Amino acid sequence: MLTGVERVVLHIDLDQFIVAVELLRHPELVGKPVLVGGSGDPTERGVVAGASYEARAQGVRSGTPLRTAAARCPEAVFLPADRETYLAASADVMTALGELGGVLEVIGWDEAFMLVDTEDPGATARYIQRYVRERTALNCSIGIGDNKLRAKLASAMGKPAGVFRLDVTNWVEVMADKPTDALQGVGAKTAKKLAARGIATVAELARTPMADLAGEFGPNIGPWLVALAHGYDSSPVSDEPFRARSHGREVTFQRDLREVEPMRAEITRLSRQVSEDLAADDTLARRVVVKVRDSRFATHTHGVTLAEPTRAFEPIDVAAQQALGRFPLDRPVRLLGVRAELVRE
DNA sequence: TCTGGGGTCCTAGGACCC
DNA sequence: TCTGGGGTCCTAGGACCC
Repeated sequence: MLTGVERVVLHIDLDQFIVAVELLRHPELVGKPVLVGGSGDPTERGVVAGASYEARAQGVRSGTPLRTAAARCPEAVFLPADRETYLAASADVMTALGELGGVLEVIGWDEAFMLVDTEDPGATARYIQRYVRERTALNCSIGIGDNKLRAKLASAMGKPAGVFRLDVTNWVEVMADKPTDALQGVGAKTAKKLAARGIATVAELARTPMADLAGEFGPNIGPWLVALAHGYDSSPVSDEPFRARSHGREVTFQRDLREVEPMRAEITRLSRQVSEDLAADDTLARRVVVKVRDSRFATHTHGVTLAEPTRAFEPIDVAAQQALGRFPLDRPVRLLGVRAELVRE
């Protein structure tokens, strides 16, 4: 039978990426509950960045506080997060994907979209999985869709190491009864607001008149939520090189800071790191924003626009100290951050 | 459960301009 | 002398994602 060539969007998503990279150098941990995050000490402040499937079975996932993880999964092996190693592994994966010829859009350490023309999307996906495994020893799941939204939802349904297709033909069957936060773009807050209106499932959201949501969610986001529930997404797969809009550094203290002097010293340290990040990215800051989270977890920001764009440490530190001075600092401080907003273009 | 660190995008409200 | 309306920019906050 002649089927012809069709254009599909693939979403390629590495399986338990951070843990998988760690298992390559700790093969003795394969099959065990492994948790990666923070300094690797579960008594410290921090959250799980990567959880093996064995640990997930115990109710621990990415974002779980390390202390909670240790309580739920006492036999887990805790490892410190090692950003540089994951970045290098990610670069290997994306290089391999780039050799395959589709339009490749990298959207994170461990995921990418690829636009391909193929007679057999399933076979193409299987081929990509084998290629990535041979090149990097890492497994991935692949979603096949008729747009990015559907492809991305599909890859999660293929896990682990599988392929799943989600398009206009099976959208309703697959998605209708799922909770609204199964859609990416709908998080906990939005799901709760929708639930308060009696909208719990994707099907219920899909049949909500767009105008009903414009008041609470805004004239753009309200209608967009309804479109999501239909699986609509017109955003293109783009291989334009990624240009960051900001670079920042932040730190959560193991013990809250109460004195201003150590806060000023931390802001200086963070400003220096940001300045180095700007140099590494060959880019300039136009504005510096300081973030303060207090002991009650209330988070606020203040910013200072620079007199002229720069990547030099001194003016960034001066601006950040000035921004810090605008906070009352009347409670112990849990987190400080410095972020540079970059000159566009 | 006591909540990281890296980001992106959207919105509301005020300033400012014509 | 009690004051319109539209456009745009800036700032802080919020929601979301991995």
